[in-house]
Amino acid sequence: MQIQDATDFSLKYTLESGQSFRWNRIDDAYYGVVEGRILKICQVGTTLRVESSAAEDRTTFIPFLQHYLDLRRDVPEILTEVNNDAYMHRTIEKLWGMRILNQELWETVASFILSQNNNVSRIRGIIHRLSERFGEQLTFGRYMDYSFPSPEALAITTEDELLACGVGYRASYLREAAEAVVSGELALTAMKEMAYPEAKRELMRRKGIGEKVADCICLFSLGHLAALPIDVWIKRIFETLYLRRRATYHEIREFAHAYFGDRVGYAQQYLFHYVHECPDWANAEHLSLIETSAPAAVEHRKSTAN
DNA sequence: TTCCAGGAGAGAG
DNA sequence: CTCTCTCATGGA
Repeated sequence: MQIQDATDFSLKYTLESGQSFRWNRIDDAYYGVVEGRILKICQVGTTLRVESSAAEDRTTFIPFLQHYLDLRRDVPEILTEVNNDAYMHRTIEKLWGMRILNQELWETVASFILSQNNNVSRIRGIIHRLSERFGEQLTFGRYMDYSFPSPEALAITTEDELLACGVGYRASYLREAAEAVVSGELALTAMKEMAYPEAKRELMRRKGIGEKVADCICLFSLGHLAALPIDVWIKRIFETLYLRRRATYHEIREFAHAYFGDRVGYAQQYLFHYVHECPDWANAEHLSLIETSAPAAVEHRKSTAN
């Protein structure tokens, strides 16, 4: 199946920017597990060639893909809105077409519970082992993978089984979240109807979900573009490039929302992925090499805010 | 060997 | 409210 009009879209940056932990690139194609089937996606220009391990009905599959990849959103308009300074200009130029996925809610909740105090490659390994152990096997040609474990499957595991997958001290967080979904105490379907503040507050009632993980779930699954996950990288970027001093999470949040507006989540994702592609970028010694209009832009925004 | 990673909970002040 | 300590794990 094909999607012909994927304009202003980059499959590579969308799938490699740390939002999803389930995609693998083999040659020029991406293989991943999405909601119980293996997908193979290949981008040539503005055309996406998509194959599925399942029998798909075109009338539902195409809209499903468009939603998952956020293809129907006017991303150029958002990027124009957040293109406030030379730093953002550089990230947008480099990562043009990167979009924020709309991923399945339970998988996103569980994945980002596992993400705390952890790194992307380890998170990917843990999720793979959990899926191998508690998910269902899927095949597509020679490619094999496993569906993400259901809440029911994870709710009845033992701590030792989870530890064997490498989840570490997050084992109880994961299992308790799964139990809460099974019992209905954590109502995922209802959460999809909630506004951002309500959804975030509900998520943060769970042990192991703090403000940052809740924002990741709100942004990467629920489509709340006002969500701003502040991890150590984003904190470093705002302290180094924008505020130019040590700052609390609260100060960064206040500044970023005022500076980038109500779709700050997109700006955040461009900054996050850019600094991973260019690790020296936010270092103080490199800062002098890219001296730009950013501080002036900050002052301008402040002075015109009122 | 120590440090770090898409942090959060618990306790102290 | 902010600071600090701890948590399991593996790669650098």
